[in-house]
Amino acid sequence: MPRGQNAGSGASGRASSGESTRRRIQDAALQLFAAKGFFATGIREIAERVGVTTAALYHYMGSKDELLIEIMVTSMRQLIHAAEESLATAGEPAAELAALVRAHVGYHALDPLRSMVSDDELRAVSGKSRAQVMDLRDSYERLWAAILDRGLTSGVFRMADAKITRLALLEMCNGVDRWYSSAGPMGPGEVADIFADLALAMVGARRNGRPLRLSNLACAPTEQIIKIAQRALQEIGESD
Amino acid sequence: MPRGQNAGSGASGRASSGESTRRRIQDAALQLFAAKGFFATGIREIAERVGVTTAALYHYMGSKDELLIEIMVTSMRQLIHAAEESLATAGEPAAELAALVRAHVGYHALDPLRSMVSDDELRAVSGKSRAQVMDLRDSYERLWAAILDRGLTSGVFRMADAKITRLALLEMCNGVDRWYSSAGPMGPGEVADIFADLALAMVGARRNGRPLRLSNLACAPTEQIIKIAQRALQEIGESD
Amino acid sequence: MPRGQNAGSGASGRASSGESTRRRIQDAALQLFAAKGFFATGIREIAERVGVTTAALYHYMGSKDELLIEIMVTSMRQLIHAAEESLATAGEPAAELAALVRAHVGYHALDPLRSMVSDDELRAVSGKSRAQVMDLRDSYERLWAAILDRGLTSGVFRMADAKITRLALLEMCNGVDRWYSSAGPMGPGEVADIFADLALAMVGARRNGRPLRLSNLACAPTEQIIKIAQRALQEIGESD
Amino acid sequence: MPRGQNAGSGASGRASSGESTRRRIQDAALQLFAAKGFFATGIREIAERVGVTTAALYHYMGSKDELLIEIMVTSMRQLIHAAEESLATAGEPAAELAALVRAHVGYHALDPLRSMVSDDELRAVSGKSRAQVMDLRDSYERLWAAILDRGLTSGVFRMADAKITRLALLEMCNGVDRWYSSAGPMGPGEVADIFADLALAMVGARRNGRPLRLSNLACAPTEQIIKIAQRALQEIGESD
DNA sequence: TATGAATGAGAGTTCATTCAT
DNA sequence: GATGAATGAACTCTCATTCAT
Repeated sequence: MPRGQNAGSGASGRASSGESTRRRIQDAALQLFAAKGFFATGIREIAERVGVTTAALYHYMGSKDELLIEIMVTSMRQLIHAAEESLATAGEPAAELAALVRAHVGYHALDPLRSMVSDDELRAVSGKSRAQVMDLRDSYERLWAAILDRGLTSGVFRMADAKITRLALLEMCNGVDRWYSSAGPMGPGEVADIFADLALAMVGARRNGRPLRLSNLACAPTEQIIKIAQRALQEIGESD
Repeated sequence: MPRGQNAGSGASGRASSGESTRRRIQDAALQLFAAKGFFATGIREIAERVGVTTAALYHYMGSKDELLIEIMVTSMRQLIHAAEESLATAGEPAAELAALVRAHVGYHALDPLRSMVSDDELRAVSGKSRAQVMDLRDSYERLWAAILDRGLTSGVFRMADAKITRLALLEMCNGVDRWYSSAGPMGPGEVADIFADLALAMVGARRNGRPLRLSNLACAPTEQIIKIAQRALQEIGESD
Repeated sequence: MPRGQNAGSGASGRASSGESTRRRIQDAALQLFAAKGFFATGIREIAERVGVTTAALYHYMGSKDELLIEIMVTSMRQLIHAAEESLATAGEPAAELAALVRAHVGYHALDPLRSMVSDDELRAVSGKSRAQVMDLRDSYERLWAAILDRGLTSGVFRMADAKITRLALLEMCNGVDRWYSSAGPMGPGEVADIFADLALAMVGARRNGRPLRLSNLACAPTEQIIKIAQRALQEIGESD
Repeated sequence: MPRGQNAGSGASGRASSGESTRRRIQDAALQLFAAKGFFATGIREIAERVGVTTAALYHYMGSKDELLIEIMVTSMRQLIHAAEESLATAGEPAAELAALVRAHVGYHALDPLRSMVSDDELRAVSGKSRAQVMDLRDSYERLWAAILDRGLTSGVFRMADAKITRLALLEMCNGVDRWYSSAGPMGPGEVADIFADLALAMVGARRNGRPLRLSNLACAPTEQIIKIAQRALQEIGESD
């Protein structure tokens, strides 16, 4: 039962030497951006890690900025994709919230480096790419807001303040990429499930006066959610 | 009932012109580091914002790095100080958790810029200063771990995994500085109280089979907690 | 009566695809060197304009430098060739000067781009190619010096300073490529004739106390001079 | 009777060390741009020649481009200034033409390097600075056009084509900076006077049926014209 | 023929920092 | 205290060119 880290970032095969170099550059950038931050990372380091000259880098990328932008746009698209697929397995607000949290946490645990860059380096992006990324982020957060809303309206959730709860939830779930390690004792699925319960508690989810927990809900098994997150990591950004 | 932002960062009064310049440099650095990140901030920008030459900066600081280190060390000390004072007002695990959360959130909402830098720029620090900051952070997190432990042992808390819950709690509370604005509808105290309830739900705090909420606990009034956080922001780092 | 610009630079017909590619590269280089200067022109631009890769360029040229050298050597040879053919139609100093000026101006107006590069980019050439081009230029200027000399000796010309007049004449005639456009109201022949009269005035050409003008001289008709310049543009540099 | 080259470019005194460095940078740039062209000149060369690091260059200039722009704008202003002062000494078209030619040639001979850069590097300038320089150039050329016009209208000049004659005149006079050397046998004033006669011949200047020469005109003595050009070189661009 | 991949050198520019005045 | 001058190192990026395929 392997739970490979960086599932979406590893070079996936032989392919042409050029394609694999491109992939290795993206991987190196991802790792360095995650470890040191975008501005603290020099293109010389990226080149060094890949084993090429800085000039060669420019066969595969437009600029250092574009390298970052591609990571961020791809990540957001993947995350949204995973969220939508996960949501399709749920039928009511509590299950939907669980689906969203599990997809989010699963994705972040499967590729924490990518998620860290995506979460933390928005300020390094400017111009219209920034707007593009912010649009994607906004539309993603709207998914969360909609579900909290539905849960409130239907009386399943009970929160002091929906907006603050949403922000707290998102920060809590984003935080996973800061501490999760595939070398630790838990797999992405286990963490995702625990977080689903935390989220349900935070929104005061209950049915018939009883607190709702993940185990009470009709929702997809853990493996399916993780598979959805894994597929999202692989399917998007391969070509574009 | 003012709830001034940056309570701890403003120039505090008379003092010599030199002292106020030093303070203004620290403030400018804080704001720029928070807005753009440490590496993306140039000392020219800091100097410009203060209205001095870059050379003059070096009368008031050792180096750009030290400017950051001072922010981080001071912040961690202030946070620990606030936590300890807040904890002194609580008598049992649930109240202690609430105290910790409220102090933490209050502090982050009172000075979000400082908190952002402190939370996000650890990787820009190296050498023995890094160890110093990490030690402070560790000892702070140990406060949280200890309380979760006590709550579990005494049967007040019910968690699937104490470590993961602690990490989730911390990330959730740290996240406040990313979205809180003093211009928004809520004051630091209100947010702190809501977060206390979220935390109690996350740890499954209960007494006599009933979920515990902030209002059920014997603990300090909101204003007192905020005052503790404010005093922490002011008392430490004035001289050092 | 077409007066096609760039008479000497256009692809001239069938030939192998390779030959035409070579020609198109030379043309693109000529245009870009003329428009932006040698150093400001990148081989990427040349390749782009031709529609090949930069690597493919090197099947047709030795180096960027050689591309320039070939333009300059060819141009000088063509100009000298045109001058000699034109001089052969004249019998005495005044007619010779007219012949030289008309050939020079006709050539520059027929292919201003080529002439601009040839006139302005000498400093981009170094090594023994530079010497070669300078030798050609010197021998060309000697033609002018000799005629001025003959005119002075025979009393047809009257100048304050022969050397300065020669330099003034040459710069005036070279300047044509900076402003002439085939889209303007005048053809190369008309401009050439006007310049011949300007030159005769500058050298104080006179016979029997009367200023000599082009219309007073026994010399080739305009069309013949232009044809000579056109042929020079086509005949040389096709293979080399 | 000194006829110092680069009259306007030499460091003029002690002043602060910084000011003299600024001047030396501008001089080095001028010389290199003239010798090798703007694009072929590296800022490392400029720095080397001045004896500072490239970083120090940026205390005194905004960018390499601005270095060029300043040269061009200053030169055009100086030239226009000299032209206007010179024209003020003349009373009728022939004398005006002589004044214009002598000021132009005098200026170009006094500072050939500056003039070369100004004449040849326009294509290296882009953006609104390009428009600014082109405006200055246009207004300068309008001075010439106006005088040719007056001469034609008053019947003093007789030209086949006024526009072509103007272009021929300008190119001839601009050309001076390509060959003039202060080390040669003639001073700026002597060349200027010879060129004035060439120009009068080119426009067919005559009075009472007799060709007009400089010696027939009521106009300023040579030394005065040269002094005007020298002053123009010194007065403008010192501060701005 | 033509290409994609790669390179070494160098481009202009900015960095944090020092120091004599 | 404060400045202007200066630095060495580093920055991102582009250059003309080569070569195996």
